[in-house]
Amino acid sequence: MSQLPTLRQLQFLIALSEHGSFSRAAEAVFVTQPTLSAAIKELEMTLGTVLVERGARGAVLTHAGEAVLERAQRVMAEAEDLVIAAQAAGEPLSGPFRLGVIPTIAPFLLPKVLPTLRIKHPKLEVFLREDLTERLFDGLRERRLDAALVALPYESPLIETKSIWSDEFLFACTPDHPLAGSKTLDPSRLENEPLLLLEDGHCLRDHALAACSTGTARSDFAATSLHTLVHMVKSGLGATLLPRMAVDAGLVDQMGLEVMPFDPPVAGREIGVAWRKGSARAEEALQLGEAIRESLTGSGSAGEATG
Amino acid sequence: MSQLPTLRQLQFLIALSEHGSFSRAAEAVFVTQPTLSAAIKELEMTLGTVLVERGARGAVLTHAGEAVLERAQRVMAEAEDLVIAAQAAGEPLSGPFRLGVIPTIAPFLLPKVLPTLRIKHPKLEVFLREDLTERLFDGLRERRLDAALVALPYESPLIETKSIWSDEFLFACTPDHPLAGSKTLDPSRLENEPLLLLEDGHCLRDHALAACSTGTARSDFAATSLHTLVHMVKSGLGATLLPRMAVDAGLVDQMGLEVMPFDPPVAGREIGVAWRKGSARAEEALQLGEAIRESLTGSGSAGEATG
DNA sequence: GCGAAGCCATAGCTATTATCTATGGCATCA
DNA sequence: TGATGCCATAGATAATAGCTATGGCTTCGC
Repeated sequence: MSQLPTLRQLQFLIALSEHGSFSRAAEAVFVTQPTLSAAIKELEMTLGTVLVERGARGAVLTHAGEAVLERAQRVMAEAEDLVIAAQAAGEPLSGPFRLGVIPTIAPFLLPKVLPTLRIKHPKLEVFLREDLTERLFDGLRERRLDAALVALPYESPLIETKSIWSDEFLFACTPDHPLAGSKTLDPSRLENEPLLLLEDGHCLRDHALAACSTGTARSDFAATSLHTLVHMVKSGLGATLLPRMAVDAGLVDQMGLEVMPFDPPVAGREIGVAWRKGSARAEEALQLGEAIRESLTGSGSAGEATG
Repeated sequence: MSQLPTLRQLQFLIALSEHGSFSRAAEAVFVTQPTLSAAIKELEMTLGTVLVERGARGAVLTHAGEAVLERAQRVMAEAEDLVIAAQAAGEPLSGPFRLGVIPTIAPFLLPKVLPTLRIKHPKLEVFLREDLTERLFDGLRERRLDAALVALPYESPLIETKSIWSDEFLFACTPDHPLAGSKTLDPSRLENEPLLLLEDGHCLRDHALAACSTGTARSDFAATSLHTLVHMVKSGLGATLLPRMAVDAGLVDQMGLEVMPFDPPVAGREIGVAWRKGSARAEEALQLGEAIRESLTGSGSAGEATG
């Protein structure tokens, strides 16, 4: 087998391509120009190909250089992943962990979960980012996030998910609403009932609509958050569906609204954890999901994971 | 950023996992046991994790070790690919090249193409493997092949293809066949005509059936090669479709068979080149396809690529 | 039990090589 | 036509990858 290049050499090549000059690239990787020069030469030697065109005004990669660069970047990324995976495997749920959460989960789940997490995994440093599912998934794919808490199902390429919690939908309306007063509610009674929902982009909107296929969304009003949504309900603009998690967290306390569950089979959404396929922290993402489930069960809320 | 491990260290770890003992692994990579021992220790140091459980009867990877191993293998494979890609980019179409060809193409295309290829790319060493499409694609995926010549369309995961040639189908029958004697043939006249075809697994069988949707395959007889197929036609067992490439190569010479083209739009199959997605020699596979197309055009045969 | 054998770790030395400083040649540009 | 900026080369040095020799620790077989 032919001799392999060094990760160091690949790193140098990447720096060279980024800075377009031996001297500046050398500076960027904290070595002197002759060092980088020699390393690139050595790399060209082991590969048997000229990778760089040296000119008086800097260096440009040859065609072969571009081809090697592309793969070098992959190799380096994989190697860095390996380091992260090793640390994660050696001591799971420790160190910085970038977690994305959708806005219809974050304000209700996190206050309950983070304190427990802090106690159980004191070395874990959770960096939170709140955003819509698709943007969180972009973050996972681009390695800006390690995991995300989202509502399932939500298919997306290169993303893997695992459900950790079932979040039941509750019907919320003003006391003078025709459906007010009942203990439980049959979804069919929502027929032609105009529902207030979150604005487009929030997956809760779609899941709520899917949960009661008979209901229709009011197209003239949409809320930007669950908090504004309940205020709109209170002002008499219509009824809505709320996740039990939000209600349990006190979303409608002292609002004077009627809140009632649906008849079984209960409609709802799955809350799950998501990670990039092949991520170095995939295992940790699963463990985090498990930890969150446990912390929810421990504090005695409703819900049960399915898969 | 944390320090990266060395490719050498990863190679040692892989050897260690394969041999289950420091001493034997060291032997396998041609270093002494203390060298490998120190390297693994250094690797554990940079990763901050114990990767190996040392016992009196050998060494076993820890959980973290297994996780790292998996990624180490990926990194090494990528690095080796980089070397190959560099050589390929530096001097395309040179060195050993493992080419798969399906049986209905190989005997007719290769005698025409290989001599030209040898002249145009004298440093290229083509290693041929003849097999059915699916097995060739397996070979591509498992990196046992660099490219394959197959009939398209043929979808398969992780495989990319490019058409290089159109191979028209011709109708072949005995002189006493009802359809014998015509200059060209309308496909609809094959209705209820029992056709002799290759046995299952040959894509030519499927493509021929697709080409004349009206014809039906004789289910009691199937041939194992185009040569036996024409002999079966000659013995009066039925008519068949043959690729023009095979006819041009003399498949039915001195057989006393009638061979006629179809009316336009002419039915046929696309011959193309296939390679593994992301292969280090993807570019060369394309160039090889181009070279084959040129060599076919140069020798003045029929056909034209579409894309 | 008690050597023998096998395994890994350590110590000390050596060869290699990665890197540095100093310098030279060669373009480009004011 | 210097001045400037760029890369290559030379020589010295520090870092390290590798080797030999050896020791401690199990695990067998007797």
